[in-house]
Amino acid sequence: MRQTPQREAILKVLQTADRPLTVEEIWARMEKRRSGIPTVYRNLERFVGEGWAESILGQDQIMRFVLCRSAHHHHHLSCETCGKMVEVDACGIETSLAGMEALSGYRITRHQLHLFGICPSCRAAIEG
Amino acid sequence: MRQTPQREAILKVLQTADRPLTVEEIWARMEKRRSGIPTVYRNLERFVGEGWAESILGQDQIMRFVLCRSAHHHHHLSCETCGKMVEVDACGIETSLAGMEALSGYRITRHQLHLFGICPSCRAAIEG
DNA sequence: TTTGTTGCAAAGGGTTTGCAGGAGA
DNA sequence: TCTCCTGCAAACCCTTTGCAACAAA
Repeated sequence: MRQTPQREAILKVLQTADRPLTVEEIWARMEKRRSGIPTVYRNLERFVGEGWAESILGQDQIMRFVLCRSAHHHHHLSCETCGKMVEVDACGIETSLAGMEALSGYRITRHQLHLFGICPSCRAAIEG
Repeated sequence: MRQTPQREAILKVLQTADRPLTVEEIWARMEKRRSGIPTVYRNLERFVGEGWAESILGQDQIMRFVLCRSAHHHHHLSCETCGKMVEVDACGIETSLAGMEALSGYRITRHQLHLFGICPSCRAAIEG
C-alpha cells in the first residue's frame, strides 16, 4: 500500500481521537482538509480490511471508525454523554456460551458486545 | 392508536416472520402491498416506541425489525447463513459488570449483545 | 365531525461509483 | 514508466418530510 499524505492524515486523526469518529469528523480534522470525502471512505474501508481500524455502526445509522489498539478479543464501552470510548478486555460471556448453545441448538461463532455508561469526567460534571 | 388495515398487515407480517425483516421485506409481504413505504416506516417507528417491536441495525446499515416476544432483558442470536433469529434469555454479563466498572471508572448503564452462529437446520445442510 | 393516518412525490443525507488527471515507487 | 490513488461530480439508495385526501371512532 502506497504512502500518501491523505492516508497519513487520516491515521493521524484516528491516533489522536479518544472516541469513534464519523467520516465527516475525520475529514474535518484533517489538516487543511486536503482530501475529498470519497478518499476518506476508500481509505477507511482499506484500513478496516487490513485490520488496522474497526468500524462501529450505532443506532443512528452512521458509521464511526477507531484504530484497533489491541488485536485480541475486546469490546467497547462508550460514554452516553460525551461519546468517549474505552476498550474492555474480558466480557465474561465465554462461560455462558455452552449453555446458550445447548438451549438454542445453534453453534455460536462470534458475538458483538457494546457497553454503554457514563465516563468518570461526565459523572463528575453531572453529580457535581 | 387507531386500528388500520395497514397496521394490522404490518403486525401480521412481523408475527409470522422468523427473523428480523427490512422495511422492504415487510412491505413486500403485506397483502396486496396495500400501503406506501412511508407508512411502513412510520408505523414501525411507532411500534418500536410503544415497545411492541425492536429495531436491529446490522453491519450492512439496513434497519430490521422484530416483534418483542419477551419484555424482559434478552439478546438475539442470529444464524449467519439464513438469518433466522432466536432470543437468548441470560447473557451472563451481569457477573462481569462490576469488574469492568472498577477497571474503567465508567458507570455502566446498559449493553447490547448480538450473538452469531449457525442454526440447527443450516448445520445439517452444511455438515451433510 | 374530529383528528389521527395514509399516499404520493419530493427532498434529505450518508455512502458509493466512474473516470480522467495526478502522484508514489 | 507503470500502477495505484485522488478528486470531482454524479449516482445510489435507504429514510424522512410536506401536504392534501381519507378514514377510524
